[in-house]
Amino acid sequence: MPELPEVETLCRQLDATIRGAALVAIVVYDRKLCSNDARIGKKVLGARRRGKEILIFLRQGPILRIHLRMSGRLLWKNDGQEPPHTRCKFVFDGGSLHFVDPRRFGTLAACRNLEDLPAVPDPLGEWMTDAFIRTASARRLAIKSFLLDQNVIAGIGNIYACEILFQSGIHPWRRTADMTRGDWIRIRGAADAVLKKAIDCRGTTISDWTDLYGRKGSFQNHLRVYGREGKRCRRCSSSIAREVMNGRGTYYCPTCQIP
DNA sequence: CCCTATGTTCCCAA
DNA sequence: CTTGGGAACATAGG
Repeated sequence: MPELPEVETLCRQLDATIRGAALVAIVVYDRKLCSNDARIGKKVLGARRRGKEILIFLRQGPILRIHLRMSGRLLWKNDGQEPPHTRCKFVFDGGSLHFVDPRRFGTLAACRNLEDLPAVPDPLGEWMTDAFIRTASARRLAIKSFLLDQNVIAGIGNIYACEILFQSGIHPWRRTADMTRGDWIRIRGAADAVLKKAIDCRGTTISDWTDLYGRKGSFQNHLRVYGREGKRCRRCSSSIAREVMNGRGTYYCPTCQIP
């Protein structure tokens, strides 16, 4: 169930693996994903992340857009094996990229130009501008809901929102209108640190997420609050709380994170 | 049977 | 218009 660090990991590995290769065909097993097989015959220029979306650029061809949603994974295979729940595969001249997705929420789309896609700030870019703080402070929803809004800042999901807020010392239910400038700066620093560390760890494997080559990530060993309800806070020994916000499990330390 | 799940979108009510 | 709640999508696991 990938967020920014997992998608970034896949894109880096994908870029290293398929850049320069020819995409020969797309074989579709799940008609819900896409209706027809396709013969492509285009060379891959590269793969990049945009928010939580994976973009594959083809020379003189469309940009392929893959969104993994909840249970999607990408696996590189060159041993002819077909993993269970494969919805489609991208056949290259040196192997196949399998889109595996048990819950079938993932999507595959295509577009002509990068400019066709909405431009949304990325947490690893220069997003925390004065203009951003002014706009954000004019709103009054919970800071966690705000960080999860992909139209505002693209790539942060439920795990990393919880972790970033813990690292910032800010309560998930704090209203954006009540954030100080210092709070925003701490959010920026925490987002940078947490997301980069998670990328170094090749993501978080809680149940079955793996990278392009089937290896687990290791950021689960660094989680401070997510999934730790009732356990001791590693900073102050308080019991980590879990409450529901917008239908998502929300973990925080009632002592370290002030409302 | 119950509940939960790293995502997104839509409908509805306050 | 904004915000939040709930359901939907479809499946697996505890």
